[in-house]
Amino acid sequence: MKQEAKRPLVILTGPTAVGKSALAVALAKQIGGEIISADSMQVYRHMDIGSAKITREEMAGVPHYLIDVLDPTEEFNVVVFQKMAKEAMAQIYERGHIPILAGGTGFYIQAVLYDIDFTENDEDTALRRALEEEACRKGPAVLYERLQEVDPASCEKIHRNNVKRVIRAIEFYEKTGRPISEHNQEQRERVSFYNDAYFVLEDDRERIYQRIEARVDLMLSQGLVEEVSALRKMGCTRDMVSMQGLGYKEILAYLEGELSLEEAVYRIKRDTRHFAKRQLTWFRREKEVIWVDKEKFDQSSQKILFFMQEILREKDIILQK
RNA sequence: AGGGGCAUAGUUCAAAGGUAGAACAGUGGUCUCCAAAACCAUCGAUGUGGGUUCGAUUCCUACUGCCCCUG
Repeated sequence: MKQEAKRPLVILTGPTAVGKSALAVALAKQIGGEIISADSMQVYRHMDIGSAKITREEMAGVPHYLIDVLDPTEEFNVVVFQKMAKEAMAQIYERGHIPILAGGTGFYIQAVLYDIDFTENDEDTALRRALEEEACRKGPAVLYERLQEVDPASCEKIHRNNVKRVIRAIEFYEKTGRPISEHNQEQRERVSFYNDAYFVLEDDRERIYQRIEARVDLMLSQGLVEEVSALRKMGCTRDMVSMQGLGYKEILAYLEGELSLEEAVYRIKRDTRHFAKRQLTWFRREKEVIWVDKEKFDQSSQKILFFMQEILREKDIILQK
């Protein structure tokens, strides 16, 4: 059977606060694209300020998917994201448009781009919760030793302190009878499922950090505390995925009287800087990325857009002129 | 102006007449179902000039800077 041509996919990512959202809208307008948000917090309703969610006006008529589709009490993870993103893409293709995956969560982008297989597990999380509890009670070393018996290869890769990963590896083994190390090895060999252009927007580190600080200050003046306070009244608690977002967990702690506002703000800024750094580390590891350094384009989005379009033509993602 | 105190990493704080520790920041990395999460690694300092001493960053001294008190 003849292999069908790969479908086009534009990815636009980069560290938090570099200016992805605005650029994505501008690009979408020029190439007839529609935007799928690859962001673990903007999916949630009522979480606008802290997630730096794009506004209606900023969308400028460009369709956006995966924004405001879940309640903060609902669970969200890569698998859910992958499913929703694929659905959105199907719709976009049907209309003959180009999907633009825009957002800062590298893991989510990876899941879509390589069409990573997560289906070996059902959605039952009882085992995971039991393991978590066990780790709490008996200490993490016990679980690590158990993993050593069933999947020594994973033990070599996973640090013993990384309880989350150890638990996941055990869970995977228990549910499938195979070591996760084997599964990961297979998945790693995957190549892109699409005819894609993977843009990573970058800027001078110091500049990114300054923008982060300014943005956090802005969030506060826009009413971040009130937003979190309202979420709290809606019944949001810190164990929810949504409340682990930067800005949310700290303000929640402040509202519970555990932190001063000053300390909370300090932590939000610090942890957001750390986050931006980790994002960059992630993208450096991705092989096929196209780095777009704002400094090299004189901070001009016009120049950046021009450059991106050229690449898209080369790759036949948009028509040659 | 007089008296006292303090000067150690980017910051906050340890220690010591012989190898100066930590936390946080910074930097690099891991990641295939909590990823705005979790985890790992790593760079980096005794204010300046004299003196005592085998050896001073530590003791003495002058200078400089900062803080407190008195006027």
